[in-house]
Amino acid sequence: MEERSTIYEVAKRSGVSTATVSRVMAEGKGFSAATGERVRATAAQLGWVPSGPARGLASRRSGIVGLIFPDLGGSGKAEEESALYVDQVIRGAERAATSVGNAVLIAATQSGSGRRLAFSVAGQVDGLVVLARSLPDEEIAALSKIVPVVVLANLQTRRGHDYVGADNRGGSRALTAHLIGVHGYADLIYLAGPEQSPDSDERFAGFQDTLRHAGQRVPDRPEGTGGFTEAGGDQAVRALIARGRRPRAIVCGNDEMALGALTALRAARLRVPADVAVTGFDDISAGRHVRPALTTVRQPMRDLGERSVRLLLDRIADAEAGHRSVVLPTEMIIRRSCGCASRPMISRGPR
Amino acid sequence: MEERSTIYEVAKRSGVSTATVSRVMAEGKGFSAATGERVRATAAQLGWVPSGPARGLASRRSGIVGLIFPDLGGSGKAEEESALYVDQVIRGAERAATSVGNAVLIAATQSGSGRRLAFSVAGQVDGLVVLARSLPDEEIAALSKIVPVVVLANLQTRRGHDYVGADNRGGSRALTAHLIGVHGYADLIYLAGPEQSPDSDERFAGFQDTLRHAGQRVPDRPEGTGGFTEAGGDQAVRALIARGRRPRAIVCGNDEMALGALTALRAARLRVPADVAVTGFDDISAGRHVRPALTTVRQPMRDLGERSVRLLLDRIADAEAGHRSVVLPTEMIIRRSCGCASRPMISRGPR
DNA sequence: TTGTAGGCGTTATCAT
DNA sequence: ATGATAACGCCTACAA
Repeated sequence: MEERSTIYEVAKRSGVSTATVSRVMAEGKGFSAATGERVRATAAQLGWVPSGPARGLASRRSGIVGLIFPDLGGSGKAEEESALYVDQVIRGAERAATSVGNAVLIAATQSGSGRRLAFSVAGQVDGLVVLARSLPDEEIAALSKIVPVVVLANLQTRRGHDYVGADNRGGSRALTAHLIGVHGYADLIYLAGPEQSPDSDERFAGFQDTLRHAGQRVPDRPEGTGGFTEAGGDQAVRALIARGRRPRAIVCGNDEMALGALTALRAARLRVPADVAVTGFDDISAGRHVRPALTTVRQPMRDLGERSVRLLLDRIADAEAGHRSVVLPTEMIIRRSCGCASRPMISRGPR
Repeated sequence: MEERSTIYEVAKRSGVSTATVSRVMAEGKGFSAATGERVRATAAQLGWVPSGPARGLASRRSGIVGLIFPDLGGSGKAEEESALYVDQVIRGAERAATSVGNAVLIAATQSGSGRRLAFSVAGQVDGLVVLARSLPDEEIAALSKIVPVVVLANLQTRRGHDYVGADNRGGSRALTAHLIGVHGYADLIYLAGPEQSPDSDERFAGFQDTLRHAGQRVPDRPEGTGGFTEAGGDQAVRALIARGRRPRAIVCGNDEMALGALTALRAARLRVPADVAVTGFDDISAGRHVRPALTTVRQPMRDLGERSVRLLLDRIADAEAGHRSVVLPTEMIIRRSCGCASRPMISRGPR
């Protein structure tokens, strides 16, 4: 790595002006095939690529979109799993961006220092996708004064922004309806995720919807909390059992907690689904391998990432357009833990 | 989002020069506390953040490191799992970068268009971490003429570059030794991953090492191939059985293939580990939940990401230093699928 | 199809 | 502790 060469050098050696080099590198039109070839050749020979910063400065467009997500927990096992969701979103975002020649800058907000990070990122990108729970609403509002912002999976922050999310409520509704309608269960309980999780809240709302519709007693709060982790689900269910509670079905806010629930129930010598049915949410791969296999709801995590970037790109292209909301459907995946005995089935959620 | 304001505006409103504003935003020294406060306030009020591109241009440092990884497969289930590895690396890289105020730009090379992508990314970052299988060696060489490059998990491309990888060979060696030494198995086979996978090759080499050392017959090629996917492992083992082959133990190149192998063996009414032992590699979460639980080797994927970014940052800071190699240890995780009956145990790999 | 030249918003150097 | 002012490397009208 010598001193990095510049467009001037490439221009000189190619016997053209910098403008022409610029045109060639932009892959636009406005130059003869021969010229293009020649320029590309000397560029390759010199090992030159246009400087992103210089380009960005001159064109007011960096070609980079940012993705901000919460850094769940510190390190260790637990995190690795509950992070699955975010990873898929990242991949989706990457794909959507790359397909149109953009790149993705990722940043996890550690609790606390999130603000600084977010604003430093804001200066480098053309727009931002902000995942739920990564920043408080005020900060998101402040950010959106600086760059275009798409809010992802955070229904509550939806208004005044472009929004992309999954139909958590509908999926939860369908799942609960299956438990009640097909299996005839009564006495279901919902096991919630972390405090401020919009996803968990929505799923609980769907749960309530269906109970109400079925004429069952509707709890106004979840009966337990497992922080979206396997250990949390385990503990919550143990606690439940310890205080003599033994519901017919446990609707877990996500799959990890459901796995934990399975463990706790086994430890208590309760059989699933014969004594207690269990369901999850997300469809992580472990749910397919555990016994009984987990009935759950799948949300299109990768699509969420893709759609949010696309929406963002649209927004960048047209700052004046009205705000848009995209809600992606979820699908119920029936396996054994709900009480079904047949082979796996898939059914689309409502909407 | 009005017209984005500039440093000039902030300077004027704060009654200072742009130089001072710059100093304040760089969080350096050289200004009074009062001035700093005042500048920060007007910046916040104006909703101004320094332009990344302008900054990068002036300082020749974007504060962004790039991570290039292969885009395994198209879409669909299979990919989601084998991608786990990459996701962890991404998280590790993100963490290491963020902790020192840098950001991470990610880019997946689709087969073919990889070159263009990589070079466009190269222009925007201070350095690049290149994962195995994302680019052919020549391109990596070319890239490294443009920006500092750290090669990740690709032993073969190691020379002439900074390198970070895991001790796959040692882990595989330890695992195979366990199978032979503790369980006394003979007639082991190795199930390989994708063609050009350095990881799979290294693991096979470790497998060979131990067989040789134990005086068993040493195959010069893996006896099957499963492309690192669950379906691939399933098929490979079915094929094996179909042609009358029934080894005592199947050492799989990764966990996904091991899961597939389990399925195939069950379908053939062979019991694991009684009839055939099975091992994996990576320690994905599904391996803990499947029955029998998977004996495997864990490689510190997140650490790989962290270390490679740190190495890269060092390299950026000192372009002249000699090349460094970092090999991270792996650890064997003993569960049931190898034939052990006791509770899970962990043992460090060699080195 | 190609060239000329001003400007993009910072940082860094040199003064003060 | 603060200012003035060249770079920084490219893009993009505007011309030719």
